[in-house]
Amino acid sequence: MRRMTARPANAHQARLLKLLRDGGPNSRAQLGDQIDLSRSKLAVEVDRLLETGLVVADGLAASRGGRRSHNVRLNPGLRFLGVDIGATSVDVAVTNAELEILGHLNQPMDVREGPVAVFEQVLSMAAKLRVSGLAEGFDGAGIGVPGPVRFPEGVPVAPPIMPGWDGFPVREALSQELGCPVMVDNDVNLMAMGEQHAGVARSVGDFLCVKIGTGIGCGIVAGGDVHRGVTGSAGDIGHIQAVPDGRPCACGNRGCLEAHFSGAALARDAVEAAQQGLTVELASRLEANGTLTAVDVAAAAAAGDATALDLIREGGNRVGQVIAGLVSFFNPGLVVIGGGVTGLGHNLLAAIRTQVYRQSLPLATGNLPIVLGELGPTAGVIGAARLISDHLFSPA
Amino acid sequence: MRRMTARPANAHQARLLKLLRDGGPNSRAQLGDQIDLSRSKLAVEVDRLLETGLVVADGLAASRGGRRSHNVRLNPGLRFLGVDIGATSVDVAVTNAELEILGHLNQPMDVREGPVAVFEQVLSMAAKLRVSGLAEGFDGAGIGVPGPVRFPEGVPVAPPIMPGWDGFPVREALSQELGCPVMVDNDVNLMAMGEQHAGVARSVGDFLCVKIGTGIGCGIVAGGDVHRGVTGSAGDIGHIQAVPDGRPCACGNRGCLEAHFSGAALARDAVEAAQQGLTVELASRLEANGTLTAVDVAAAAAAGDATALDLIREGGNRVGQVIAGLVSFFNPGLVVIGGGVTGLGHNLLAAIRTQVYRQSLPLATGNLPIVLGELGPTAGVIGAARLISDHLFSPA
DNA sequence: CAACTTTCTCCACTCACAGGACAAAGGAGA
DNA sequence: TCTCCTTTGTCCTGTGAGTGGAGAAAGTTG
Repeated sequence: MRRMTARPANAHQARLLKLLRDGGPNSRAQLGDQIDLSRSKLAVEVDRLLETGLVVADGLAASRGGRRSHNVRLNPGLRFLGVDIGATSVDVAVTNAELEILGHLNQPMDVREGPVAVFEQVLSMAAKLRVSGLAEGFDGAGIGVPGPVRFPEGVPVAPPIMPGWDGFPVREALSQELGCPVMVDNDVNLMAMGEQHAGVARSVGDFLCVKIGTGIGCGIVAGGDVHRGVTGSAGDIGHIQAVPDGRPCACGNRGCLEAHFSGAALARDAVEAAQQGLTVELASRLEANGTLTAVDVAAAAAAGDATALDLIREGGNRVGQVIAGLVSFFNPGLVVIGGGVTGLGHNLLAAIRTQVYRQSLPLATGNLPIVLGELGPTAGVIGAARLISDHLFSPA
Repeated sequence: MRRMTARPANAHQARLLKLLRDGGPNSRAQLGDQIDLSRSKLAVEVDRLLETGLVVADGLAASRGGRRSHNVRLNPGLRFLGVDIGATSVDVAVTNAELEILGHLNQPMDVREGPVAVFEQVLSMAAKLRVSGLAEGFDGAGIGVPGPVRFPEGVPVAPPIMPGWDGFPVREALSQELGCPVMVDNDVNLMAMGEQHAGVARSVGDFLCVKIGTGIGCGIVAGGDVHRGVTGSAGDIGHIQAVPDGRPCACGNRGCLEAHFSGAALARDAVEAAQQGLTVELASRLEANGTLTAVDVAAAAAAGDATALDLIREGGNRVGQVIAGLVSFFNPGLVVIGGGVTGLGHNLLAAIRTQVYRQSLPLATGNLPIVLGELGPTAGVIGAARLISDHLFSPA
């Protein structure tokens, strides 16, 4: 199949494409109710979209008491690739133009191996999805990396946990390999966009999305748009001081949030506790696997292990304290907690909520839901697909 | 003089009005260079603006090598009122449509006396400016209050330091009294808008404006627009925890930033130090005036008093620590420090800078100026005038 | 005084868009 | 089955937005 190259010619067409993406197949009449255009003008624009091939006819809809309408929908052959590169694993998914996931792969990987090795793996995963019949090529790809990105160019800048990527032209390189347009963003921002598109943050204009994985980051959505900051490092809350004169952090300071709570810190603390003989539960798991992760801590807590519970609570308190400050500052309408450690579930959430509701002003917390993300590991790839579709569904 | 009631009829006219406001009198030709419109269309819109009276002819400009151009400018008779209500004083100013201050009054006042008493004072100050020949009436007014505001309605909500104002219809009441459109906002947001319009933040799209007066607040500008949060309480950083288990705060928590550093906290600490005999300088001032303010501390520090210097440094460290967190989170392109305590000047700034540059990530601080506000006490009233002019210079 | 520049106005043409008339297609009751 | 009503989609015309060029008006420079 030949790939689509067309782009919307004007703002109306862009609007229509996004309505069809977010609302599925629809008739001209119903589209007219959602857009400020006359029936005649709308028909013209729809016809033009049909000519480009971005949109196709989709049969007759059921009658609503009169003549049946001719539905249109986004070309069902369109394929987006969503890539979410984490610190220790990579997710690759294929979606259709409505951003529904058609296939999804996840593989462990070390981002420190550098862009060349990682891209090799990403491309082979993409190829696997392609030969499985889900796609014959891609119309666009979005990719998230665990560090700051100079957004317009799609280039990582000074990423602490992936030094080899500094300045690597991710967008350009991937675009050449895949032969389609590519957009690059921070993985946390993509998670926020994912939850905004299809998760708990639907229809919320101002929210924070805190991702607790190997590290900690925060996606900021203000007025419906992601706030990236002047150098693309906005949301980098892992190195906010959480404990005065606290633990030394890899960044050179002391007491950083990340040094006290994150997937990595939690695992380290769990091993320590097990070795000190504080917890049989964790000790036996340590003996069995040779190492511990957040998953072990979650399981131990679920089994009633007091030490594991304490670790989670203490961590939640730290994160909650920082989030409380951010809530006072930003006054969001929603806080989403996501990332690898969401397996810690309700215990973590409870600790965070306690801190935020206690420390922030009532006006800011009065009607502030603090919830777990809904999409889990798919948030990132959905956000990636959303990123590229937002780009392609805008006038050229 | 009859007041203007016209508003721009479309986005082009709005754009032109703002160009004339920010750039002063100008010719059609030069306006055409700054706006994406053909000469002919532009001429039509300018003519329509001339008809409304918002814009007037302003004679011939000097030749630029050819025919001399007919300048136009905003009607020089337009008058905006800018009101900045602080915790302990009120500023009222009159500006022209180009937001130049024509007259400015400042009076002490206690905001806790409630809206009725305060408005009486504001109106009498406005009347004083009016009879002095600066204005015969106002075309619009902007007003800042020291607390959260439900922006669309112009109503303060749950303001901690001015409980009597909760729910008072400031916008409606003042609009009735003055007989002109009124917009209401948080005083810190207006300070940010002031510095953005005419101060250090010109041409910066993302910045923070920290106002340290009786309390502490932070104006947030993202993508050129003020971020107010979902309940209008964004930027309320005075109650972020700065010291774990620190001093008790009026809000009920402990260790809030405001409890450790602000105009009020600094004065209290200075009195304490004087009474403990730690500083001759401050003690003699205390004896002379019966009380101490931030101004006394600044003077003592300037005179070389070590205790005063310590107070300033310690306070700057506290604020700096909080700002460091906000910088990591928001990644601004500029941080402006303003408010009553800017008299503390370079000592304060040095302490803040030290903390931010040490604690935030290099990528976020690499090219981040941290400077004092340029406009001093006029920032608020200029911001207020800017607020109402932005409103009136938008299509109705 | 001639040649060149810049500014401003006028006019013709194109395109975007609204809104109404009308045809096509269906439903529901008599 | 027929009639009336509803909904959908198309066609056509009128209006206003906007461009671009021609040319007049007003300067400067040599």
